[in-house]
Amino acid sequence: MAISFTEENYLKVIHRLSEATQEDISTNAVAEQMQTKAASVTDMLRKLADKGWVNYQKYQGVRLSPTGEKIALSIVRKHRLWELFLVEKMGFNWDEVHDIAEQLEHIESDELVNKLDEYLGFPKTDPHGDPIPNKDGILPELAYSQLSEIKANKTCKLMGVAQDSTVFLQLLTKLNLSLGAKLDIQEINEFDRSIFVSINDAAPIFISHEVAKNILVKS
Amino acid sequence: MAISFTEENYLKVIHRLSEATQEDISTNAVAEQMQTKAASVTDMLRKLADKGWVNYQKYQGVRLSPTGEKIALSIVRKHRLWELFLVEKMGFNWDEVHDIAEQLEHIESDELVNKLDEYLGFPKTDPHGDPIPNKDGILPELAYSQLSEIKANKTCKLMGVAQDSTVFLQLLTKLNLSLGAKLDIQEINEFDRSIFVSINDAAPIFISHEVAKNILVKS
DNA sequence: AATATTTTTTAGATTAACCTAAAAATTTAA
DNA sequence: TTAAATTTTTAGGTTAATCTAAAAAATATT
Ligand SMILES: [Mn+2]
Ligand SMILES: [Mn+2]
Ligand SMILES: [Mn+2]
Ligand SMILES: [Mn+2]
Repeated sequence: MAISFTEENYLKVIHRLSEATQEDISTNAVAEQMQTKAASVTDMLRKLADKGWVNYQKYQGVRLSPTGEKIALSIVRKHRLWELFLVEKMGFNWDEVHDIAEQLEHIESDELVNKLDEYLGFPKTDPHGDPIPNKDGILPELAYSQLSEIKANKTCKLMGVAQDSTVFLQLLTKLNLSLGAKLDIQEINEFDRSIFVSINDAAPIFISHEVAKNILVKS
Repeated sequence: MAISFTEENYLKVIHRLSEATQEDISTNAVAEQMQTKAASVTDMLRKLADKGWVNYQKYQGVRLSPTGEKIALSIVRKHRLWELFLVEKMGFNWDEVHDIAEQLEHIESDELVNKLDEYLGFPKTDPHGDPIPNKDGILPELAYSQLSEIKANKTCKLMGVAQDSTVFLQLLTKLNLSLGAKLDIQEINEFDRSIFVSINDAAPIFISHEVAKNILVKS
């Protein structure tokens, strides 16, 4: 069954929201992510349900069906492979690739995706540390913690970010934070939950709780 | 001004048709190339004229404006660079890349296109021998002849094809014809204008006039 | 339990791109 | 130079995706 870019984007958004919770996803939550109105979402959810890609009953929220999940994962796979391609092969910075990958993720060719995968050496993660689903849609489970959850005096390693936005990634770059950075937490300030941390053994600096929540680390 | 995929495809088609003639392009010619109806073309031509991308007066046919020409060339540039990328870097055959490039040509990022160009070593031609417009939209002029125009007992070299269709390219591959092949024309048959030709010094074979018209050669 | 608030859906329009059928203009042929 | 054939445009609809405003349902508060 033919699928439009818009439908693909809805499935991707429902997928992303579903990763954070077991509950059904609300119309409003989808509307916010899609940057559209709740009324438009209602229309689309009915359509997606008709096509068998979501389970939806009015006023009850929405979930992906197994088919919908498969489609969503294939889009995520393409997005992340293209992002890595742009960084590894085309020399972009990690803060420049998300918007281009938003376009490339809709290119339709299984053969191309699999060749791209091979060309990149069957990578496990994208430039932001996010796991890349394999050919069969299986996501390598990476158990990372938010930097904001780590206790004082612990050491950890930056493994990923919870956000791809340019402003956030550029801030990290400014702070000399990139994938693989070693983080020594000196102190956590009770007042604003900001963290005093040494990056790659440099002189320690302050990082806000808001930023720390979006940094994923491995102990 | 925002441009849709459909509008881009119309400009590309008008550009292609304009390469073959000085005359204004007819509504019907555009309709045939776009695989749509003349009535739809009329609608779109008025819209493209409003946007300043074509010069169009009803019943008089259409031509690209300078701006329209620039847009068309940038799409052709992207199409051909992506085709080369698919062949050179991803290991596709020359008969497999056109349809994927039809999608990739609409990806919007000047930076990406220029990096792709650099990554491929600023190539002059695509996998079918078609010239690639440079950053400034300048097309290297390649003066090739159709194989059907070459006289008997002449030798020439296959430099390009006038068609990207899978069926045609697969036929050439079957005939052991690819870019750079050496062609010795033994004889031209008056009856059907078929050509008896030796490819890379192998035993000569017959090639139809229809095929020969779509093969571009240099003496 | 009744009322107020919030969320979600329905109703009715709009826009881009397309369609068919009919009318108008242009071109070709008698 | 009229008539016939062809090409092109107009008229009137359709579909996908969106919107605003209003109605309905669900949830929260008194
Ligand atoms: Mn991204
Ligand atoms: Mn990413
Ligand atoms: Mn092509
Ligand atoms: Mn080509």
